[in-house]
Amino acid sequence: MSNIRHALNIKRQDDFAQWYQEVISAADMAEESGVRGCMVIKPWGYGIWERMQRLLDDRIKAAGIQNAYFPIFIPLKNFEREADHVEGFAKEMAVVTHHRLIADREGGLVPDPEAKLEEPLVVRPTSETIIGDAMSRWVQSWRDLPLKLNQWANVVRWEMRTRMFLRTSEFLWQEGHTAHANADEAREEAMRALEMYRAFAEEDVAMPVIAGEKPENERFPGATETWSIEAMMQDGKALQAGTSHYLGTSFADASDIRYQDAEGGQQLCHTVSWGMSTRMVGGLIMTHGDDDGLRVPPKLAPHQVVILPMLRDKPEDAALIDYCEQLRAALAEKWTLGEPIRVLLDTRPGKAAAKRWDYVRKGAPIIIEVGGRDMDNGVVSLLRRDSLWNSENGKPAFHTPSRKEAAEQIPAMLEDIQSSLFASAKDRRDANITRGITEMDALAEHFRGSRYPGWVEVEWSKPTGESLEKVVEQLKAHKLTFRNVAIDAEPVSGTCIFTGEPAKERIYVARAY
RNA sequence: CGGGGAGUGGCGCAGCCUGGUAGCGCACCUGUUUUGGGUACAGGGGGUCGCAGGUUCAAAUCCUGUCUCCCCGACCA
Repeated sequence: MSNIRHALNIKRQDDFAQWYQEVISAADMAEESGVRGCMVIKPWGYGIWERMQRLLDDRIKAAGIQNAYFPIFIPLKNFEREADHVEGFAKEMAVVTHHRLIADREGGLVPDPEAKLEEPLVVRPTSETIIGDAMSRWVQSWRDLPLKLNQWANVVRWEMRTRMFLRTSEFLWQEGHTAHANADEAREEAMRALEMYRAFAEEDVAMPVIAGEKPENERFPGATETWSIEAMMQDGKALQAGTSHYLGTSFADASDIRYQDAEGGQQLCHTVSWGMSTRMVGGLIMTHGDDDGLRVPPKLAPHQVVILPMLRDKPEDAALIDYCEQLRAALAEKWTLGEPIRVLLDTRPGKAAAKRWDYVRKGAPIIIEVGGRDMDNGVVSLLRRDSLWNSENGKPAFHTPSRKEAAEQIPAMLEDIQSSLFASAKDRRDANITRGITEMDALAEHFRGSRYPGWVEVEWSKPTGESLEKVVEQLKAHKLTFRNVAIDAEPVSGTCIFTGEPAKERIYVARAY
């Protein structure tokens, strides 16, 4: 409704890029650090990341993978071993060359020429090489396999163009690394990781994704095969939200990860790696955010329920706080979505209405305001962040269950918010995938003519090498990219939209982040 | 890294062309009045005008350099 006064000043449809930044600052998630491409993640944003870590880490552990930690610095030589890998990352590497500073003539500090490192260290952009180094020591026999490791860490890639959460020079992630006896087992592991990401994205982040294989030109540097989960943002662009790679034996060869098989022969391991990063937080924003700020799915919300007593700086406040505290305590004992409810009673001084809008912008799933009259009537005033407005009067849609009813209903309500956020994102995604385009001209026209083109699934002949490069160039002319080939895609029936040859598979084409 | 735009109290901006050492709205603090809901009145605090040089009697304003951010492009999770 046009008379709704939204909590943000910028609407998604007016300027999506600016809206994105506005959500980050209005929801108090992160801010600029003054260091190029690096951000300060504030408690609400970091709290969401911690929830992501927790839920994904549980899945990782359940899959029998062990956490470990490897150094942030990688010896340059170590990094040089895999040629494609080097070529892919060399141009965005931070390098450490000195270990000491000395005062210069102007009273500043400069690297001490005397303290130059004999061999420079690179700041890890990813850890295949250094973990491979460890694996080569840890794997001796076929009995040591499979070796399954994961680490939570920060990595640095010197990006040309950065955007908070989506692409920062330093970012936080998890990287899984496994070594296997043969290709089939390794591929299987890569697929397991992919499925783990799909489940995490859809069940925890409430973000529908397409799990599939990346075309050759989009592979991770050094990988034999790369899979991804791809999510559609509210502007119709695609976001790669997690990747899984079958690395063949190239890294094992480079790091000398070998094992002695049952027959006594030496074999190279087949390795796998997979990662999910703070970029997922950006995906969360662009999937669930609205014109009032962020909407956090209950599974990821640092606080799922926020209780705001309407304090008046008077003696009666004590009774009101007590009334609220009883609700808080009752909720804290209940479980939803497999965990105890996370509830915050916010008794800081300040107007409840002002605080309400803070939590609306932050996207707390349920906001409860309690005033003196609520207390007298034994009720509370409850807002669901996923259905904030009363469309008839353009005002916040307060529900007023009794305090007892609220405590009883909230666990199911949180489950409902979790699933309704997923459902609406999925409906939007499905409604914006176009199929049946068979001509390149029509494809170009589809993206040229529409303000919201979404994704197109086309049939193609999966060219490789130079012929693939030609196709990529064609797409680039329209700012389009290949996303992936869904693992559960329908069989093909026609000819390739790019080459005219018989089609081999269906691939998604979209603008992308 | 190329093209464009921008950096002035927490946020959003004006001032810069025509140099004379800062102003507005919101937020914040205090008081009053109120108060079932983002919206009262009055007073008040807070800014080396991104940073470094230069020109000048004098620089937020002019010049040079540099850092950071935003948009587009190339590159990438």
